[in-house]
Amino acid sequence: MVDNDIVGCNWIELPAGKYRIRKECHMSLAQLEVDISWVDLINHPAEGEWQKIAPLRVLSFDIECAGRRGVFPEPDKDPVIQIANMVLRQGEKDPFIRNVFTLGTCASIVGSQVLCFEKEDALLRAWSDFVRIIDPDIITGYNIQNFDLPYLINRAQTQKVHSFPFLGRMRNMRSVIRDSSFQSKQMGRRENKVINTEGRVQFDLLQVLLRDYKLRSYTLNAVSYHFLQEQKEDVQHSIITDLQNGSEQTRRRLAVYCLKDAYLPLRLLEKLMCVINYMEMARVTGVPLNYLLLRGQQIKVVSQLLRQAMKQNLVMPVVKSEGGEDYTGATVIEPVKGYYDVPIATLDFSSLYPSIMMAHNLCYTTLLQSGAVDKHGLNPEDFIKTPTGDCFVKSSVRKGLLPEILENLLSARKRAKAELKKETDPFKQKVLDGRQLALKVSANSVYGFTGAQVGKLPCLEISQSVTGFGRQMIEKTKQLVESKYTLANGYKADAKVIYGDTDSVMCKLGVQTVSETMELGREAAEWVSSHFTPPIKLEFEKVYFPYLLINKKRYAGLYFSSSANTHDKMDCKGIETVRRDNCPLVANLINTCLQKILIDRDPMGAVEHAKDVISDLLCNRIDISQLVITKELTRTADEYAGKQAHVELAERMRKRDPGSAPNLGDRVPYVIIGAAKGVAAYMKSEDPIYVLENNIPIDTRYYLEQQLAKPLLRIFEPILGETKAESVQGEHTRCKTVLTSKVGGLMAFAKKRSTCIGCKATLNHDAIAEERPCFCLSPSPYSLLQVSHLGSLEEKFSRLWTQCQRCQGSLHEDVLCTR
DNA sequence: AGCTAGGCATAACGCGCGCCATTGC
DNA sequence: CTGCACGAACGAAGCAATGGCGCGCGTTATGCCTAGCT
Repeated sequence: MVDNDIVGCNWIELPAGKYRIRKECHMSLAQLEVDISWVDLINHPAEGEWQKIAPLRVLSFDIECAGRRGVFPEPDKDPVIQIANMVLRQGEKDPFIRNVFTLGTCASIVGSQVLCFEKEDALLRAWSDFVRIIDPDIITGYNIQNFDLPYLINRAQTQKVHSFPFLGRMRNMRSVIRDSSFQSKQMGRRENKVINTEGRVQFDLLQVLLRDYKLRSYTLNAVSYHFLQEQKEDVQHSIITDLQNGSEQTRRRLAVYCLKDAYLPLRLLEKLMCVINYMEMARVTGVPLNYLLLRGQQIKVVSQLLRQAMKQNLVMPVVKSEGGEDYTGATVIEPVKGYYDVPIATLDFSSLYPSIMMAHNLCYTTLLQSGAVDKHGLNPEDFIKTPTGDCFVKSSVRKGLLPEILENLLSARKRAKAELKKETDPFKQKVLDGRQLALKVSANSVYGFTGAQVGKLPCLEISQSVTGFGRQMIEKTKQLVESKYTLANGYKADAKVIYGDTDSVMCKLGVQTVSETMELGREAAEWVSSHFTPPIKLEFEKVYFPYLLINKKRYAGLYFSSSANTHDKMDCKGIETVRRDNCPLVANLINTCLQKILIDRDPMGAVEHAKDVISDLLCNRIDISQLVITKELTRTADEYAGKQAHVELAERMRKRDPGSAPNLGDRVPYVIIGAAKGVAAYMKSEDPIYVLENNIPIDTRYYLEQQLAKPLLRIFEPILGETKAESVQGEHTRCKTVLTSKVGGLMAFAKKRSTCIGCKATLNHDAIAEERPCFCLSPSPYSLLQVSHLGSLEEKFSRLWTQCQRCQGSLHEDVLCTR
């Protein structure tokens, strides 16, 4: 063992020789044996070319049970009717799926199967046999990890199907259910069930979506609508028994329903290119595929660090991690708020933190401990001092591991980008794009890893120095731009940095057209870059025109990048349109208003539209789905310090029905219902379904005053001016008082309000006797009177609608019309 | 005896603080 | 070899910032009672 003289406190060099792995490591390696074979296949293709591996077999399955969701039926009762259905995809036949899985594989639907047995134990036996026979590489479905698989294993246990829980590829390795809890700042706390299926990667689509996409709702229905613009039909568990006990036809219908639930995850997997992107990530970071769904960011960096350390014959030290105080992060330049009707250039440091670490050779192995300078008699030109006062040797003395990792990642990213440019096949383009994105993410999380104080190898000297350099650089950039681009230096106007966050500055350069701004922006970026150590580089990225700057981390603007003539998109950051904790009504309204203001340049039109929407709201013409607010349940009820609407509702729902209540980590949807004045908001939250079923009135005043008013004011004020914006508010208020008094008057007479199914307008009871109580085109408003039958009618309607949907051919399954 | 002002209690309101969810980079 | 009890270890990217909301606290408004004055 050689003491590492200059640097790297705990890093030791390993003399050549063979080493035995400690027993416990060996154990875990044995468990990972099959995963490692995956790594070999996926992670180490020959340089620069795609490796051909065997076609992947992907199994998607879903079960339906008549029991209440999540509640296991009593074991001694007659078997619940279950259908386990699966869709298997493999082979190379169907062009529809041809392009799904790359890396030399393609797949297609070759068979689908619905298992339907009289006896539950026979069903379970057949299912597990089926899995073993078709031998899938990847098992997918929706929430299979926490519901379907555990449910099946538990049922098998109850039904004494002893051959069942061997779902992996290792003989005699029993699949068991383990509870695990995963906590990270990124994802919050999640409680999961883990079932070992050695050699088969469980690729639960729900988990993928939770990690990669920020959605308002994660039900399969919402997700498939979001990505495929296609609804799935829900089968009420209450009617499953009837369908199963009915005729051939009804059973077939049930089977088709269920089959679709197995298809959807597959189609989503394909559309979102999950497998490809995850394989790219696994390749780049060198971790098994299933780690990407089961573990956090740290393991990826550790894996890369170990790879790099191995090359230099180093082993990684074990350090005790203890929580310390937070360190200072990045600077956000104080925004000069307002509406800018001139082009605003945005200059960005590309990969700021990775490039800082590379430029200054920041690494565990280059950090100089206090006193090391004297001890080793280093010359001042051998090391640098960071803004936080820490010292690191230059790469001429020793090159750090982290810069090397980052260099690999970024150069690989550059290669991927170059290949992307050469590639003509749009599908391969997407693959390469996924690859370069994965590399970027990996590069960024290296910095985060050094700052993770509850981690494997925290090193605040590095992370603090990185953010310190970053702070200096953004200040310097601002200063440079504002000092060069002035009237005095012969430019058209004094440039002004109006905003900046971490690695970007927004500059008002004073030129009037987008193309001039682009030109000047490019020049400025190049000039500023020359003041910094390579590979640090400031890049011109885009022009915003016009630009609405509301606050720190909150702005909107038209985004010009590819062309100076047409905008690429409307970019909204931090505003209600992109936030998930308000209702869609607010998001849509703000979005439309912004479009009218920024694209159509019609602020008064925006105001008119806002007024229309508000009057719709107050007249109850807004669909309830537009008023649903969702918030995540991030901890258990007793861990919350204060009272909150979604937490209180979750508790109330638990008392009502423990099976359907939201769990830890779920997003709780709710609406605010009417109540006496002065009642706190957390008392007024209610489950939207419950509201619909019981026809409970919505608190429209709350939605106007607490949801719409402030965001609207925020976007209108900078454009219309304070007084004008307030006058808009004034008109709204007048409008509101008139209308609410009307509604209030009605409510004094009737506690339950009737609403027209067609137009959702509130109906006066006297008016129902008239010929046309409301102004919609609904043919039979009198059906209102049969409120008690409404539920069954709606059910019939939804069934009919489903049939129609089928006849339209919007489903890929064969048409099932019982006419 | 009736009216009024003052004092006290309570409701109402505004404000600052901390918690929480969420986003930006 | 299996089952059980016990203990150790495992493992979790970062900070900056906004805005909504509950809650406590202080101030103000209101209402009621009573004493004093006419």
